[in-house]
Amino acid sequence: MARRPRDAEATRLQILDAAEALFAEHGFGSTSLAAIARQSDTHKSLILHHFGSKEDLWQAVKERRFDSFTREQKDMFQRGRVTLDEIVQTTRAYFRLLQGDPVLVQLLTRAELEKDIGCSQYDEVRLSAFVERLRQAQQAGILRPDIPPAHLLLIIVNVITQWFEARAIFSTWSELESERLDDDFLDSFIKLFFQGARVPGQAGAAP
Amino acid sequence: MARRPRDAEATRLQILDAAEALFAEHGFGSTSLAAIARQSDTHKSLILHHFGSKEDLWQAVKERRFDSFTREQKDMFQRGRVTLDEIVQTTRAYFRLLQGDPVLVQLLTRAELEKDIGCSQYDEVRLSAFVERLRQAQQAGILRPDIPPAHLLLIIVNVITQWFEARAIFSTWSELESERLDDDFLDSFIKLFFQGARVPGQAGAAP
DNA sequence: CTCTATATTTACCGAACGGTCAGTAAATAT
DNA sequence: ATATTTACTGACCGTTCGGTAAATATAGAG
Repeated sequence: MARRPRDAEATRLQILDAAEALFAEHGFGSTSLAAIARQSDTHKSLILHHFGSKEDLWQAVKERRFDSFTREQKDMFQRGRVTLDEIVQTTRAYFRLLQGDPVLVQLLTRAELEKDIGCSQYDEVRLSAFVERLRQAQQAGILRPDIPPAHLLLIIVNVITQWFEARAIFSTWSELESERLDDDFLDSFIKLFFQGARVPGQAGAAP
Repeated sequence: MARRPRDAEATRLQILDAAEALFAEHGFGSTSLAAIARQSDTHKSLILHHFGSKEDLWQAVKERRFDSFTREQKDMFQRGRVTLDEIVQTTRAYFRLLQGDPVLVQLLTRAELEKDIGCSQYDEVRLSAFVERLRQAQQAGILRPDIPPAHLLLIIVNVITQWFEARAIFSTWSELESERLDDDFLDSFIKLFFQGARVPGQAGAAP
């Protein structure tokens, strides 16, 4: 059998790519080293040579992805001035980011389920810039000041994250038939987030 | 060694309970029949005798839990009149339900990750009653009519679900230090959902 | 009391698991 | 030219995997 070209970096990448796809799709426990070797067109021993153990490989997969995710998001969250419109645009950008990267969503979910502590540090780093901008928007009188900015952030992030986590499930609902499934929901959420669900001036005690 | 009492139903229950806990905590692939036998104080062969296969056991675990979850929720969503306050109460009740049942949240998440189609049918059944009440609230002029009721529902459910899915992660944030972590967030969300994030009468084009 | 159905137990299976290891070959340093 | 390092290979290890078959015990029906 023809030998692999001797290129450690390329091999590591092939393995990481294959492992990421399989771990995201089937989960850690349901993914075997043999399957990763097959998909990456390498060898089981090569995986262990480069990454030490299956557990360490999983860690490496998460780190690579969350690193780049964190970087992208810090950039995204720091762009623009502090105006209502810019905040809407940032929300849209976050939506687009997850929309275009289903594997990332799966990986995030699996990391959450494992209560991966390292993951929580990433989260604080990547989101703190947005929290800060929301706080500034409150000080500028653009957003209501009586909700902690971290809560505002979490409402945005939670709605969007859960939308893509569970999309496969409610995309079959008859209620939601639409060719703009994602976009319609995003528009609804933005409308609601900034303007609220109540009919203005309507009777009824403020909840 | 003392023999088990010959009680099929009790044995099935013991196995289901143990399997539910382990599957929720570690996932399907990372849970072995041996571990389930150990935790349920039965035998591996008993599991296969009563449930056929590991896959079938996982299915049985999900069905049992989602069945009762669906029933509870249909009740919850049909109670009360159609008023703003009742809708707030229902939202709070849903929050309390997930708050009191971390295993359920984990199980739901894992079912989502597997794109379990059966799970989506449960979802449509359990949530349709709430969608209907939201629609009535719109017709009664209580909620704004220009957002599809299914979207309103999904915003509520997504925020709450994701809050408990990822709680372990952002509960460590310095931003959120609080002894009423859950309750504070719920209050913020309800405020925002019904009143919006914008300062009323503020300049800036509606998004 | 006996028979029967089946819950429970033990023993066992082949396959697949994660991981080790000795050996080969290519690049790099000396 | 030679020594050292290291990417790579394939054979191999002990364990655990999900699942099967047969033996055993027991509750309930006749």
